[in-house]
Amino acid sequence: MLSPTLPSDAPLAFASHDHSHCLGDAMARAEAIAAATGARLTPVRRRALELLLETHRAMGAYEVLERLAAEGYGKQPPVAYRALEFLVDLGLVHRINRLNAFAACTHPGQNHTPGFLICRLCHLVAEAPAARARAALEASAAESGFTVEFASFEAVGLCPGCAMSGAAAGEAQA
Amino acid sequence: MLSPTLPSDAPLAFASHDHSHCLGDAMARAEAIAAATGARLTPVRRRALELLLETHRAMGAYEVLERLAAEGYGKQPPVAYRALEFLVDLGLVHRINRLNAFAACTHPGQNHTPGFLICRLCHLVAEAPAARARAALEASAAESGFTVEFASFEAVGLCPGCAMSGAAAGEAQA
DNA sequence: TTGCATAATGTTATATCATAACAAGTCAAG
DNA sequence: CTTGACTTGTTATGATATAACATTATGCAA
Repeated sequence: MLSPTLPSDAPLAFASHDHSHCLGDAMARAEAIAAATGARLTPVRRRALELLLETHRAMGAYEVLERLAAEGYGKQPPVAYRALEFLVDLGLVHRINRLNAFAACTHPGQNHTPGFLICRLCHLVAEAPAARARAALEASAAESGFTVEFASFEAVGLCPGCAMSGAAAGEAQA
Repeated sequence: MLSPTLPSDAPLAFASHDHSHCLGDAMARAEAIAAATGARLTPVRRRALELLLETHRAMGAYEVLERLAAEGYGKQPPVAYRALEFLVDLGLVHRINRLNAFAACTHPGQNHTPGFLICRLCHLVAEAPAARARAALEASAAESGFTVEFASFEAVGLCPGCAMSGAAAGEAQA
């Protein structure tokens, strides 16, 4: 479980935490989810997930591909795109449209509506609960008769760490 | 002004309206905004905006380029990307990340936080007010110390028209 | 009016992101 | 052990986006 000082759905990325635990935990949950749905978490797919879990950043498909290729897997784009698509379908990875990139889900299994908080300085990406934002958007949409089936929430700004050093450094851009 | 039966910030795209008026109105506001900021709404830029205003859909940069090139403007990608960037910077056009495409702003000048409602059948894009959604996301972000500077809200679903015909047609996909 | 500085437009070339189509290997069910 | 579904790999191409530079237009000061 998470640190008792944080709510269970708080964004992990910006908080200090036992990352090896966080990683192992996520892998375990991934295994469980894959098993439950009958999907096969093969070596490439597992490795792609591990790569994304190693950082709390978003990685481009070609960045993932490079790492996979270096470890002996296929060297062509579909190798990465297919693994990522599989993981996204299973809800283990999210696609960050704004970045054309992918980030491991930090709350897999939990039925969540993620909002992504993207730090423009350190490029860390955290997931914040966005259920309220979704409800608000749905209400707004409903007023014009629109039915929301899928919604994405992406914010760019400063994480706590960079806000502090940024203030100190006179707000330099990345 | 808009039809008196709609709130002034209601999504236009899905409502029947006098589109030539809507277009002329938007162009007039664009002129005003450009003049006010000292920015030059040159022929290519103006034409690019008109093209986007002609539909309530999002257009890819290359689609815009094709139209511009056909009218005697430059034939290379930067021509379209630059005009679009200019319009985005002025707040006259929004970029829809999910679609890698651009849509004319239907409420230029108004200081708004737009949420985009993208119909997956007819591809119409409407802007819904998303101030509440933004407030909710900001609150959620603040809990982890993250400062939101820019937020995007994009929803995919069914517009009123397609919801009706879709229901009749047994929910066929686009 | 001329001449300068700035901004806008256009070009070529290249970078980056993504998928179609097909061949070959894997694996569990019958 | 064979069949059928799936997975992995390939080649080739498509789609989106930007860097770098030449040329032309514009606004403004002298």
